[in-house]
Amino acid sequence: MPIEEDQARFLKCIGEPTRLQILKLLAKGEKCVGELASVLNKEQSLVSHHLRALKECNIVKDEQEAQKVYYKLTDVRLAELIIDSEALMKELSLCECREVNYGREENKRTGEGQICPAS
Amino acid sequence: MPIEEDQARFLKCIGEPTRLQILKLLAKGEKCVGELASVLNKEQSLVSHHLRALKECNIVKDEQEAQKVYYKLTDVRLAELIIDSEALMKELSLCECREVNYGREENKRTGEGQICPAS
DNA sequence: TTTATATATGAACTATAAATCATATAAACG
DNA sequence: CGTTTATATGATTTATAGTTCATATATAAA
Repeated sequence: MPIEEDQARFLKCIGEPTRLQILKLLAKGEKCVGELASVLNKEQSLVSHHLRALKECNIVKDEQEAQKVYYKLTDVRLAELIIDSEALMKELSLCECREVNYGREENKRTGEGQICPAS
Repeated sequence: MPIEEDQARFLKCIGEPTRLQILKLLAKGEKCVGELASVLNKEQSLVSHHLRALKECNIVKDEQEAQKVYYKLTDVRLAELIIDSEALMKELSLCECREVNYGREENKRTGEGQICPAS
């Protein structure tokens, strides 16, 4: 079962609350680690770890600029997948399941990485 | 972060190799526990546990018929989501990521639950 | 070249989830 | 009824993943 393992790793990587939050922020445009940590009110270290996980799955890519490192989605369709899955989940009441056992603000730059309109 | 938690739970539930295999089989049509276990060559108990996890997330639903219990997807779009995510993963080479730290055969019955054509 | 700022990393701890095993339940059949 | 067949369940073990903390690296600025 080679394909399912890879696919599962991919879906599992997206399927974590903090990483989903990061991805939704990045869907609005690229952001640096500090911004993400600040917006999410989480430790820089934690955000960095999650970004590494996302990067190792090729879900995000990074670009260093001075001391800062900017992250963005590798593909627009990743944002679409996230949006679609959220819509489907809501419609199917999947949100009621039980435990089993969106540009960079201060500096819009080139607008690169912008996928979803800033709300 | 209420929404991301639910969404993550949903995606995480799909993002497990054996459950993905089960879902792909169910996308071809409903099946009972024994069939799934046999086709996947996994213990009945394990398959049952995974089916429960999927059921608790409203991803599959079950229907008892005599001693057997048949499972099927709750919605066609779940199959589409799985197919789409697989296509995206392949295209983006997401399958190369590293670890971070489809109808019932012997008895087609009503054809209900049939989503993908039997290959 | 010292200091401040931004990010990454690794180890230790904790939490969660998967697999396994034994057994319970439940329907059908002799 | 006792037995077979099909599935579910619970407890235990084992594996994986998330969090935290301390610290390393690296760029920029004083």
